[in-house]
Amino acid sequence: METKISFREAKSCPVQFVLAVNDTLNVINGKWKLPIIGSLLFGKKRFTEIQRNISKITPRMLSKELKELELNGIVKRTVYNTTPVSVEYELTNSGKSIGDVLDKMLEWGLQHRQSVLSKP
Amino acid sequence: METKISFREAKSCPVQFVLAVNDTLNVINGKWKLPIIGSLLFGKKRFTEIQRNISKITPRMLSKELKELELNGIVKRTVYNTTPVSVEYELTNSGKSIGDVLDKMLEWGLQHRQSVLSKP
DNA sequence: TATAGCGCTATACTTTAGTATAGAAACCTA
DNA sequence: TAGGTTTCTATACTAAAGTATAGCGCTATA
Repeated sequence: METKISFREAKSCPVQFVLAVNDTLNVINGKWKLPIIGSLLFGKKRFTEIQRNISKITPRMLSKELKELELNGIVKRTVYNTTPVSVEYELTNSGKSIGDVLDKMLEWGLQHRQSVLSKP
Repeated sequence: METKISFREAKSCPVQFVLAVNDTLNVINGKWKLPIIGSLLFGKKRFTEIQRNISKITPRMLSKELKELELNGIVKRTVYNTTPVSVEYELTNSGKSIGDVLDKMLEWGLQHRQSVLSKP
């Protein structure tokens, strides 16, 4: 079974293209993933720090989203047995590398906003 | 009022960063936007052509998503008064330029999948 | 005259995502 | 011993996204 697909293969096959781009989208989808990743791009953080960083997120959502991000290999969770226990979250290498993708999206977002504003 | 924000400004301000990246995400969010854009990256298409391209999309969804994409300045809709009327959809310049963003996402998606598979 | 294709819209429904609120288990401090 | 901090979990709810199904107005073709 062939699992490794090259960029060129994926780009020329609409199905593979959509699947691979969706992989990326799924990692950052939902209301809170982006703020969480954004917060962790500035360094490792503890649960409550992230919570304070992102006003209005409920602990239920933060916990749920962090779990998903961990499952997807974007975030690494480390428990220290201090008292009370402290937990640190940080981006994996994959997590850090998504920064480049976000930069591209940032760039396009700004550009697109300009082009929409200039011709209404 | 200052509306134009530079890449550097946005990158250094978490709030602006998340906002601008979200602009981009909103354009491609939902289950069907990506397949639709993907389909139009290969050239202009008619309603039924897109529908046939994307198996399982209902006309309700296709119509709704195309409207949103048009509103967001990604897709241009042209009506020809043939009989019966024919309608063509194509990507705007902004729509085409999102291709670069998708390529980045494709690249990361493939890379990430490899890194997840290699260390389970 | 019946059937089929085009480009949709309408209505009703189900599923998924997100919110609100409360509280538990562990320990520390006052 | 009461109250606070940390890192969550449980339950119940609302809102948003998506699906299923039917049909309309038009016209060309059989």
